[in-house]
Amino acid sequence: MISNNYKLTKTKILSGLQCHKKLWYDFHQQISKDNHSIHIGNRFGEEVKKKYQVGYGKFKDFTGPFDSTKVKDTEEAINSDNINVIFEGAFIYLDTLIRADVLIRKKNGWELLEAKSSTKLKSEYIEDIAIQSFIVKKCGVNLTSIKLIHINKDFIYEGGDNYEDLINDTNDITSKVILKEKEVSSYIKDLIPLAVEKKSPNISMGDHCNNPHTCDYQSRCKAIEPKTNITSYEILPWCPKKLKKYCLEKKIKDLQKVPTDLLVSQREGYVQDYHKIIQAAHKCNKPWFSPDLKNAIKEFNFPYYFMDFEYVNQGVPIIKGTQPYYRLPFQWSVHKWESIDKKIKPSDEKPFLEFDDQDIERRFVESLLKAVGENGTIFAHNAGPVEISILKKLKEKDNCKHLVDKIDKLIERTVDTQVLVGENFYHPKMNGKYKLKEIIKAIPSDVSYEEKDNIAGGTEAQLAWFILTDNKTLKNEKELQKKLLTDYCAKDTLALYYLVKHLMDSYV
DNA sequence: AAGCTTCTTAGAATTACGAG
DNA sequence: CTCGTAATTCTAAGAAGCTT
Repeated sequence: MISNNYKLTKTKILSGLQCHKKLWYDFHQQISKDNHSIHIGNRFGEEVKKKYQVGYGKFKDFTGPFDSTKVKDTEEAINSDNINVIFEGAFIYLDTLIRADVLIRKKNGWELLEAKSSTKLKSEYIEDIAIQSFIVKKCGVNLTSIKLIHINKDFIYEGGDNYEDLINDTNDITSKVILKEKEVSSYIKDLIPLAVEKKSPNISMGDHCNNPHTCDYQSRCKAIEPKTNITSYEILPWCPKKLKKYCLEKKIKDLQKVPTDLLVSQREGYVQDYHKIIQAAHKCNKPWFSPDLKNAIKEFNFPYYFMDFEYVNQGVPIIKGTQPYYRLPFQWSVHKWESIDKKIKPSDEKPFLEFDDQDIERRFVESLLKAVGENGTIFAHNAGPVEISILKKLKEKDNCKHLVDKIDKLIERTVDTQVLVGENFYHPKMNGKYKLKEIIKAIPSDVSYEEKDNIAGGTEAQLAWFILTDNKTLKNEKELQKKLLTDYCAKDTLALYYLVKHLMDSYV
């Protein structure tokens, strides 16, 4: 018996398993944000489809928005005697719709394959796939095996659209999934009532907000959280689990109520006892400067350069010689501060912004080297994991080998301002965060990240790259995205200037 | 989505020690 | 000397939190 009506989907069930309130919002006031992982997934999905379109016989592709004919057509394909592969087949059971990425006909039944654009099996996938297999089976399909398809991290793109080795489809998870299938019907029974529930469930924020997926409704939940004047111990960066446990047991929320001698966490890039310093700064509501800051500043040499990269994790690499999730730099911005009495200005070299030139990495470094000249301190925020590690990877590239010495010199001149701040500065307005966007809120500047319709962070810069390398994107949209990227990256380097200037001014 | 780095934790390996 | 148990130390894998 086939039904064409449904209330739930697999995605909605997963929402509900994470948080009932999230699902309630999905039902009643849904927002769906575009993000770069969706683009990675889509591009990987394309390659998966290409792979199974050859060598298996006839296939049917039901890709596209759901409509009621798809359930019937899927069933026909299953019952046919000549269709061997089905993409995006639709199945409904217990008011729940699922779409199966790939179904392959086997001797006595079908194999279900689910494509994920990660590089390995993750525990949450089992639940995800169990929902599908449960429903597919209940629709009368004999599923004989279940596999996960994921990205092979070691794949190197050699050009010519050859992605054969990108796809890893050797991960058989049949038995793991079967164990979970039993629970699916109770998930559905629990979650369906939320579709007609008038009021949103009363659930306060917590770890579930970002686990396993970042929830897009957090601003709504935050708005109705009870307001307090106290600063929670939870703002402490790298707050140790032990401390969390202790505070939970003692019912402590206020950072000031945490015994100071328990704040013992140490971390590279942060001053000794930085948790104690944070606590003290919030207690007296005053910024903290280390006594060593003066010496640190003495090490800097004019001209100062402020440097920022944007990179993209491609997922499916499109540049020859690159790997999945390899950090492909596609933009830099540099501001130059000649000397203390001069004004800050953009680098003489035009900022770099390219997307899919096969020689993008060489062009990126060559122009960057010109922009930062030979002398002077280069500042970059969180430079270690981003700018410096990207430059180190570039050194290994054939088309950049001739620049190795110059890249090394650049790296030597680079100062990580996140470490500089971590070791020397804290302001209560930073609220326990050391990212540039938080620090800038605490110091005088005319940089604001709060403007509407802007690129607000690195993930959105990555999204822009995907939009710009998508051949379906219209020209106007491309121009807009380029402008947004240019503004965003320059904003970061300018913010960097205000940060360094503030640290210097505090000692004049 | 990944990388990076530390912190946590489960399990293995080692040690200690009394009993047979 | 071996065995069983318990306590301790070591190690490796995973999680957490921060970045793009």
